[in-house]
Amino acid sequence: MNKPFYISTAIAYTSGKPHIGNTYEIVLADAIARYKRLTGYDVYFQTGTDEHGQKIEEKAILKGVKPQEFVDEVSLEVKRIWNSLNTSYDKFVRTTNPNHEKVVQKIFQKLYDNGDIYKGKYEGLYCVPCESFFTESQLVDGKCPDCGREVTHQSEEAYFFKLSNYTDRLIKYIETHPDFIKPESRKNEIMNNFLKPGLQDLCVSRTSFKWGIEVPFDTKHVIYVWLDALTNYITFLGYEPGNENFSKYWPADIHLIGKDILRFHTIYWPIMLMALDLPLPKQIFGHPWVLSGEDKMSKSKGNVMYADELAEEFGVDAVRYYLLHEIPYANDGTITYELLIERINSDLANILGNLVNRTISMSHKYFDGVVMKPTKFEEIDKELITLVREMPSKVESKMNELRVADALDEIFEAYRRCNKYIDETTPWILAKDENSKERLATVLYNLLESIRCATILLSAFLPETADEIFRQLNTNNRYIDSIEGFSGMDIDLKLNDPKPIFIRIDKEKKLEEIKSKKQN
RNA sequence: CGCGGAGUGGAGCAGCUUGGUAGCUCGUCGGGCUCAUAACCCGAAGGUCGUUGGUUCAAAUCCAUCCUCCGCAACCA
Repeated sequence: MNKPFYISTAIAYTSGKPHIGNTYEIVLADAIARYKRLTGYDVYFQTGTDEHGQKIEEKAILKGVKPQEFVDEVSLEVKRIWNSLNTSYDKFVRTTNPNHEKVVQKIFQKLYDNGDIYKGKYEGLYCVPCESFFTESQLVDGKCPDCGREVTHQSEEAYFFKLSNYTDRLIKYIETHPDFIKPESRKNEIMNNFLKPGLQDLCVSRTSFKWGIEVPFDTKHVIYVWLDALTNYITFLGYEPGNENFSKYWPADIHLIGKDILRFHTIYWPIMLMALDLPLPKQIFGHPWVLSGEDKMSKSKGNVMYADELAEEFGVDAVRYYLLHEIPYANDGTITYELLIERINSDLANILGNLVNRTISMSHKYFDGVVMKPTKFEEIDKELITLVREMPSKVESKMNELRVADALDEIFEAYRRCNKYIDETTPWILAKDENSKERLATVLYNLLESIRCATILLSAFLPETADEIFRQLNTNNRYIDSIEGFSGMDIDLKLNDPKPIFIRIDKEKKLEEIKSKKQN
């Protein structure tokens, strides 16, 4: 029985089409999920859309459609984009799912019955025309940030969650579980800014809009986003105490989220779970953002990039590679067309694509594409073979820390070493001498086998590319355990014809092309 | 004095916890090679590691000050 591994992304808010920055999260989660499957885990990978709230209600009205129709469309769009990057989620959830709504109501009721939720008054600065509350810090020049008009003090009846009851328990938990919030800097932020000063109770219902799940015993209130959205992690697992699927996968191994919603996941969510008497997720990882050049992506700046369009233009795995390899672990990263093209050319086309191409070409040229038995090993082979054998454990330790970029780099280290090995062994010279045939066969075997081994691991990150390499190698031996033996390529196997995997891109030309496309 | 992070050769980053001749990828220049996608391999140039001061035999690495940038600052997902 394989060990279960539950990873989730945050559910995307369905107010509009997600850009490449939002898409980063699902790709990152996908790489982790695929890697875990590769290494023998029973993975459950959940993602989806968050579909309630005032903003959506407003957008729907503006568009002249029902909120449900609006979110149906956007949710489909989100799913399409997730799919466009070849992500292997097991379940795509939606908070408008009737069962989810029912369970959320049950949870609300339970918390109310236990005294964790109470009825109180929400006080704040209210803008009448905009029908919304703001905090002091949200105001612009003391006025409504949306319309610029005066705000007034008002109060409204609302339900509150008693966070303060659980603060000490949460602090203790975080202190005794150093891996609970990652990266470290995020943990400090949460502790110092929120937990240590003490928590205010959380407002968990609204009366100012209707598009949400009704409070079961007081239907003029709808349940506010926290309880509705965060609970997706358990409701879609079949949460209720004793459910088999739920007890198999909960607690989650990783909630992967953007750093901007860390607070909700590291304070509100754990406390809700405590109140429900459930174990907390093992780890919450707040990933950085992907910026477009220097700036945050926004429509008004006109610098938004979309994953599906990039994948169309450059290929799915090129985009995946960029996201997985170029975004730093804890700091915000950058994406531009120039940088993307540079990575495609240097890493994917030159190092990887060309290596596979030249190796398979030589096999065809010298041995008719047949894999020959290696019989004549030399000292110089050791370094390559050792590096390949050690690769899985290096990748494993990087992945355990969620250092995905570094893990990928370990794999490319092997491809790089192969290129060097070709120069060291000069197969084209060996080919000229009939007496060197055995040595040549051995060199080519070592290369093919090294490529096979590295590509097994690569499949977690660039699945399509890995498939294509295996197709050209004509092997189905993709088991990670086969790396150790360094003999996974079958003798007498006939390789398929070489075919370039990544074509080099003419940067100037491509940039021109994109520019003119955008103008149309 | 709100909290946290960042400031390292042209670009992107690592190193800082446990001080000891500054490292990686890309780019540039020179050389090699020709199996391969003008790709590959080798070598070189290029940095007073944001500022100022301190601790030390020795600081990118520890301490202090200042400057610049970014995120967070509670109900905006």
